[in-house]
Amino acid sequence: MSARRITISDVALRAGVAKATVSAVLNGRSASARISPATQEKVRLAAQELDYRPNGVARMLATQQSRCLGLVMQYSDVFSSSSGFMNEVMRGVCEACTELDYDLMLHTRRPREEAQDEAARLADGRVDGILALRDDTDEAMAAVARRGIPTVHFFCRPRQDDLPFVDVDNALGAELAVRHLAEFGHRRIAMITGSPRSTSAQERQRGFAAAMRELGLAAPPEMMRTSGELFSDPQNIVEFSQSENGPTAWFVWSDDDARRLVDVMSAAGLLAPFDFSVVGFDSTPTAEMGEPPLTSVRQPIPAIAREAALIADSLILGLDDRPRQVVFPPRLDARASVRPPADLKTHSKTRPS
Amino acid sequence: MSARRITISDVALRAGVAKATVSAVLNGRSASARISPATQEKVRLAAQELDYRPNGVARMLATQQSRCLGLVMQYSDVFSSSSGFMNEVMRGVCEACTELDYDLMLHTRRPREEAQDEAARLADGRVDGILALRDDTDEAMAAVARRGIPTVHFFCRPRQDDLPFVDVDNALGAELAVRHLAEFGHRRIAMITGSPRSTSAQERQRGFAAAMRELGLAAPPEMMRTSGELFSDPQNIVEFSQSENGPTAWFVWSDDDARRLVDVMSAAGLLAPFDFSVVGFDSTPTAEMGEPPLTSVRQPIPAIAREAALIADSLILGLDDRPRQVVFPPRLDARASVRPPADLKTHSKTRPS
DNA sequence: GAGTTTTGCTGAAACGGTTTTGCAAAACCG
DNA sequence: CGGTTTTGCAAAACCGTTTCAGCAAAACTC
Repeated sequence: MSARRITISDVALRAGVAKATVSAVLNGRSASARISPATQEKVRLAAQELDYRPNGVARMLATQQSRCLGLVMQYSDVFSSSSGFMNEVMRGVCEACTELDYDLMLHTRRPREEAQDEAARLADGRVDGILALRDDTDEAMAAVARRGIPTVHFFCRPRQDDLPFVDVDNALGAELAVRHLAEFGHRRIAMITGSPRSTSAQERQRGFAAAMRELGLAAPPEMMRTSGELFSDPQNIVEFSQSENGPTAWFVWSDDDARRLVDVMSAAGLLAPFDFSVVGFDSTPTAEMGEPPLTSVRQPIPAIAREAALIADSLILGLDDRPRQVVFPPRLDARASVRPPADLKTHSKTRPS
Repeated sequence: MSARRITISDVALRAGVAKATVSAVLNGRSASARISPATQEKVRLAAQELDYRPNGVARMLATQQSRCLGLVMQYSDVFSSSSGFMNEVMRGVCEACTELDYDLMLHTRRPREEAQDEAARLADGRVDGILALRDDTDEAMAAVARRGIPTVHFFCRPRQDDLPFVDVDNALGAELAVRHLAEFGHRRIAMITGSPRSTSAQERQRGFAAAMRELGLAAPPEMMRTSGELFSDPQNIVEFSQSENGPTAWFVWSDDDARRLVDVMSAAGLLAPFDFSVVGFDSTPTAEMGEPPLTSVRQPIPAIAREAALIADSLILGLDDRPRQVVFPPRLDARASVRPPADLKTHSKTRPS
């Protein structure tokens, strides 16, 4: 059907010059390669007449670079949540790629794929660098690193402490949340945390525990639950919340989970912020939507993503122009989901019927 | 720093065989190429000892395929909206890619980039097929099509009527919205539509006009405004809404815009659904969040994205196993943003103070 | 046991670019 | 005008795979 693709040889033939000459002219190296204006014109004309477009793959092979960044995500279902987190991540990454003139390639671990195989797919020359959005450096990323592909983790502080990464100060974020709740008079605060494998979750736990300690508040283990555990049996949450020394406030892993908490409690007749307070994490635009607007620890998602891309670019170029590890400060966005605690049995007067 | 990459030649050398043999063994063609078990073992051992991973770019060049799909988006700011639309799109596309074993490459028009150049970047061999999320087929896509790259438009019905596409029945969607509002007694219904260039917007306008006509309702031109025009001056909306024959209900381009409408009106003291009704479009999870939960025309975004990927795959394989043009039916998700009209001056009794 | 077929592999030619080297011819030098 | 330098381009090597054609040796055939 469609004719054979036009190659550089066709152009060379038509212009009556060598391939090298065509390459030099079309890539703006005519000066250093000393091509006469007349020849340049011949080449350009031939290229235009044939509507020649260089084959990107061949060029990648020859130049050993792709001007493409790989975005590696934990699972293929990262977009299943509608919390807006990934939306912001994509925004930051895409903007940075446009700015730095990279294309972007998405990667997810295939179902039942070996880490080694995934690493092979990643490090096979199709991307110059990798932005890793993983809970932690796993086998695959380690294998990739061994192959020397510039890799920047973001939203994750790798355990191996010399790897480039960009993240928010998770511990401080947790501390902000706890102090905010404590200022409102809460003393029994529960934390719903993320995957135990996530270093970010671990840091937030550390920050949470530290803040509680400093404030002289008790933080027994049962006050710290993982999101997965808790939401697998929603009734559990309600019972826990209404138990003897149940929490009056919650610090939750994400806005998404915070919203789920609100929903679950609401189904049991418990209304935020009147019957319990809640602080989320991320503070994407979706935090403001819904009832109540969520008080949330804000992390500058697009900025983090952008910084990660900048570091990757710097690594690829072999520059030494910027720090390889960046931690952004979080901020508390106070909205309407936190109030002073009230006895769960006697509702606050301002509570709507 | 890191040693030279291991190539197939290294493996061949170590195993004492030819490159062709290594290639055959490692790609499971040992049967057809008749490689003896002993030789196979030698090759595998050598490959493992050297931790050999084939170079994907070289393979792409040799096989003339990439097992990669390109996702082409209108602008680089597609992720700036938090409506959840792109989130759902990405979900559908990613799942389909995982299912079909493609990688995914993101493309956006660079600022000030010529359509021709963008097309060149797209059609340079790095992707086997293209999923186009554009308002309409533009210069760039036309140029790409000319080069014979399998391309499927989605969320867009191209003007040129033989191009593959997947979309929702936009006209029907508009009709559903109008009929729903009419059932509640609304007679003056305004439409906030999308970009004039968008074929989807045009179809919805057509469906809107047709439905109004069938119901014997007037749909003068001033009742149809574009989102851009209207939100550039929010005061405009409020005045229009309160004017003599202003609308009692709105059918809006997206949930995102619907939410903005609610916000703008709310700032002027007008509360949905009491002072006006509104029907959005998309009905992503974010439609349920916020006050009031939005009645919205649902389009099955992940399914549309998946279908587009399936068609692209079919085109790439040169199969003839499925229709090239698919239109999904929309559905109306009735929520709380529609009520019977009330005179704007005397508020409904059930309206909260 | 000569002729045919099958087996098991090798060598070389793609794929489509970039980059390095080399070499005439032209220009410059004194 | 002989020697050096510069100019302008061509030829070839290279990037790392796949694939096709070919070719000995082994195995069958009668």
